[in-house]
Amino acid sequence: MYRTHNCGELRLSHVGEEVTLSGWLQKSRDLGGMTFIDLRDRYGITQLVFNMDDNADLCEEARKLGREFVLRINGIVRERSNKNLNRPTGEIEIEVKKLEVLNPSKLPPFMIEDETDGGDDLRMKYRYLDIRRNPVKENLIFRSKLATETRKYLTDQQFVEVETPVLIKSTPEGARDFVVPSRMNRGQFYALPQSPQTFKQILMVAGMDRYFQIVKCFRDEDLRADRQPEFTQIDCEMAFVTQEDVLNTFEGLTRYLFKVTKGIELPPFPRMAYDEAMRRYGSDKPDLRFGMEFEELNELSKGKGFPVFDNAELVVGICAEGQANAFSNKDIKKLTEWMQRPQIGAKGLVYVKVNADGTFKSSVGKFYSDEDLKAWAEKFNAKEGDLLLILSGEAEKTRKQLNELRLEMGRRMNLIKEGDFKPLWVLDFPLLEWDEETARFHAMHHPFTSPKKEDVGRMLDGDHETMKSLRADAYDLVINGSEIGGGSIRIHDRELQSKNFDLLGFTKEEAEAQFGFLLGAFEYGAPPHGGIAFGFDRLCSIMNGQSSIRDFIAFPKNNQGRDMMIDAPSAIHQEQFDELGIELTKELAE
RNA sequence: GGUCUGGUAGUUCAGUUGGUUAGAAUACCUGCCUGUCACGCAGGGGGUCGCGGGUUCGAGUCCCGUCCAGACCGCCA
Repeated sequence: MYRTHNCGELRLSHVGEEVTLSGWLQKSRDLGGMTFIDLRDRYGITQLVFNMDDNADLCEEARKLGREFVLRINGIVRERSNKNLNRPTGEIEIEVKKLEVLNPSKLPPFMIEDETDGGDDLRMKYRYLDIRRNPVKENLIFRSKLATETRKYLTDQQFVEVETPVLIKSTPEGARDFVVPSRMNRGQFYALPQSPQTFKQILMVAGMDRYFQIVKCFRDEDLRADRQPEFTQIDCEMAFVTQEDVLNTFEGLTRYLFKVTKGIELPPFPRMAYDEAMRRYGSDKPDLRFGMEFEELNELSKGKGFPVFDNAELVVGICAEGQANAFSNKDIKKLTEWMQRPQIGAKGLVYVKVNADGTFKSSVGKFYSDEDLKAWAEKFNAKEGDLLLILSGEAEKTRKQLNELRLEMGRRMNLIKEGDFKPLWVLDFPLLEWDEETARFHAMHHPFTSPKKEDVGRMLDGDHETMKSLRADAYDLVINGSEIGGGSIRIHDRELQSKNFDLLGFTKEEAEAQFGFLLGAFEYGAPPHGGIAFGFDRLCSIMNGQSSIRDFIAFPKNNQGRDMMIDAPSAIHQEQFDELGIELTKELAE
């Protein structure tokens, strides 16, 4: 027998019992006459004690053991004379009678401790050692719990988990596909799914009514701290539902998950239209953990002789409370330069400081009187000591830039409290998005998203502004400024779907070639349906206040999409190429 | 495709205007130590300063190139 107990469960009540434990040597403390060893497994740490007086040979043996040796010991649980109340097992120790090295270990390249000294690349290369550390281990356990509770909740709501294929068909819309060559169909390729979108809709036609799947999805795009090439979604679809039904079901799921895993009771989620989110926060995923909402100054700023504002489509700003004195001229200059970096691309930054005596100090003071600036301050409800930061330019771009500034100021002013969760439904997304590069519209969500009922009539007007103004029954769940889920009510009517493909510039033949199977299915009694997908990795990280999803994934990829542990991707053998009928280009073959 | 930051001992980092033999902490090894739990004390080993080129009497330090890692922009229906 390898163990009677684990390393986290022995207490005073076990004193006197003979036990067998197995685990890794976390650390040993050799005091000469006696040696202490911390034995670690997934469940905790238990102290072993060896004494020269009791058994000199065994004690000598214990002194020679190194870090991360795998041990099995047998001994008696004793009450400690010196208790360590920082540890759950700290009131007892094991007086070891038998010691066996199950496996020695090389010295690990970094410390297996909560605060490790290992850098990211080492940790990834030796991920099996990294996962022994509490923070990563706890994250993976959390993830498992979150998946279990998701299944429990959705299953209770009559959802059925159905697996959909991983080898599917490539479609040029959306993200780049990962592509898999077919040996049996030489010259042809599968694609890995970016999401099980079409399959879940077909399951609705098939009468499954409520489907979910915790499923891997693949997108061959550049990575970020919160973006991996393979990631996991909680993917769902429901038949005979309105948008309201979907929102309620998944608000219920989210609140349930927060309650059972974090003990947090979230209030009902507020809702905001896309347009409103853009106007008030310059973002379709506003972080509501702090205010600092946008105020527009077009009427109050134009016609006073300041050409930059006069010529701008939009003059808009935020009010940083109490920051007038915190920002010297030099700080403002630095902040302006930060805004002018190519990543943000603001032309400049106008500030107004509300002085204690009711006067104003501003970079545009020579164009605007104190009277003018007072009117601005009133628009923001600004008090003495507040700092207004104002941008101008083309409306869409300027809002985006001010969003970056708002988030930066929120961070600098420490307005974001740890453990604070602010969910938000963003509704009424645009149906279409103009793509400058290809000079055509593409679906903002995906091509099966239903336009809002009241907009269906306008769908074929054709002019640019009308197309832009079309709204969809599409929704995102945002928590703390991070998109954690998105979905829509789908088009279930063949006619409307064709119309939508027309808008997106698909010819009948293209639509048929790519999505013929779905369109065909829709001709056999497709029920009204809609759904949503949650980014599971991201949900894990947000719920734990972490910005990177990598430590919630057992074996993540690095920035370049490489798995540093197994060293993938890698070259393949010539025989494999031959079987597949594939050849590398000259440059790559060298 | 682009911007920025970094690469020095096993590890995390410091290293000033270019100037003797490149340091600290920690880990590791040896010895001492009977109540430690960040054990303590004494001693010791450990470096192609990412790689290549250049400037210079002299380069960890400056310049060019390149590789690697991370964050971000583009991209992610």
